[in-house]
Amino acid sequence: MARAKSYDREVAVEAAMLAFWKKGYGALGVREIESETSINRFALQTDFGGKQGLFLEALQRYLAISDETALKPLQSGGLSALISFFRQLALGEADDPRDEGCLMVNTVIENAHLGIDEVRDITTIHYNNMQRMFELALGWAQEEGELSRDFELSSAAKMLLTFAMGVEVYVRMNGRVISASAQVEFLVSQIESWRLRT
Amino acid sequence: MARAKSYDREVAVEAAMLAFWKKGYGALGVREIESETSINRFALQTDFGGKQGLFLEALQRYLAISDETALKPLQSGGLSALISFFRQLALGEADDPRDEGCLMVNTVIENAHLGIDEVRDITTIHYNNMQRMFELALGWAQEEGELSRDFELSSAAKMLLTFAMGVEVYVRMNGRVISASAQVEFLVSQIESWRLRT
DNA sequence: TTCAATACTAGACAGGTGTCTAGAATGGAG
DNA sequence: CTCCATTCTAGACACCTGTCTAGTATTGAA
Repeated sequence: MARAKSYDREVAVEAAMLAFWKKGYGALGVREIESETSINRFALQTDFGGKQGLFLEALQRYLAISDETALKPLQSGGLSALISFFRQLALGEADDPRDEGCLMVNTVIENAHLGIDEVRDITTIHYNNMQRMFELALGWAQEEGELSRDFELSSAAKMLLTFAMGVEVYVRMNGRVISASAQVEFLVSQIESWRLRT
Repeated sequence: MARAKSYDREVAVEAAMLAFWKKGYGALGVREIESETSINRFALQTDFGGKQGLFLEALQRYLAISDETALKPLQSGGLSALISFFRQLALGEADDPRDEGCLMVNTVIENAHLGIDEVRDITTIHYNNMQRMFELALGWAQEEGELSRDFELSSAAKMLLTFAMGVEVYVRMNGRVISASAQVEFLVSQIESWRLRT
């Protein structure tokens, strides 16, 4: 009864996510979107509501992926899970050939100028998730007796979140990705110092 | 013998710095530069070498100012100087009505896409300065006996630098500036814990 | 006052932006 | 095969981008 779409929505959004990641929102033109993804300009309007709509969907896809892969492991552990999260952070950046940093950090900075509310909502959700997972992991450690009863979970979680954001800026400082393992290892030694003597 | 320029270079660069700070490099057009600063389009080309040239000069101005106001106090103290630096960081962001974050962090992220070498050089210098000042302050503390002999100055300095970068991202997360004092105070308690018992 | 050197104004310029539109292509129901 | 809802192609659209170029205004020395 009607012509079939020429693209698969899921793979198209994935491709768009990578393209926005690599070039940023403002710098990625719609003609470039056409060539990088299989979405034509007509479908961009009718199916996604234009460039901004596609960006929002790409951001949500990124949020879903990163929460699943990076944050979920934090549920199942205390201090050791936290430590491997940060070691992964330093590692993941160091050997990533694409060196685009974190799409969420890039978007927070770019959208501070743009001021798109829906974008802000997504980045806020992402970092609220992250902070909550840190707090959960620390709480779990506290339950297990790794941390003292009066350990300040919330402030510590915010400090870890802030450090994680900083890593994404640090690694992009010199154009090429530089290793953040020195400061991550220092942080690890700090986390270890929180551990109660048994 | 020749017509006088209609603007003062120093105040013009200062105005340009604020404009780039507020809007970002890509989003600030030359017609906007004309209205925000007193630089006309002709002078922009002949005196600054175009938009990019003006941006470089504005960045260098920012570097000079921030190094002077924020970094210099670190020369004259150990741990307490470090602590007041970070308290200032949290404070300076929280009550700043302009809430543009840090121009250097914004530029690191935006230039990761643009890839302008001269820009990269300036941001690199800024953060090398910052890391060096942290290391100097820590070294000073070590000399004074506040820190143990085997304290890892370099890794700690990198960790502090990374955290400071993260603060600038954190405060811009929600559009409006949000306070980073909780995590800064937690960091302060960490720094205090480095102090040797006397 | 004349003159030449410098600075400014106004607009052209080629190219890019995101969105919209008319006509052609597609594909299954009847 | 016919029909028609849906999708796609190609290009127009108005606007914005950074830079360049004539023509004009301003300046101080001769």
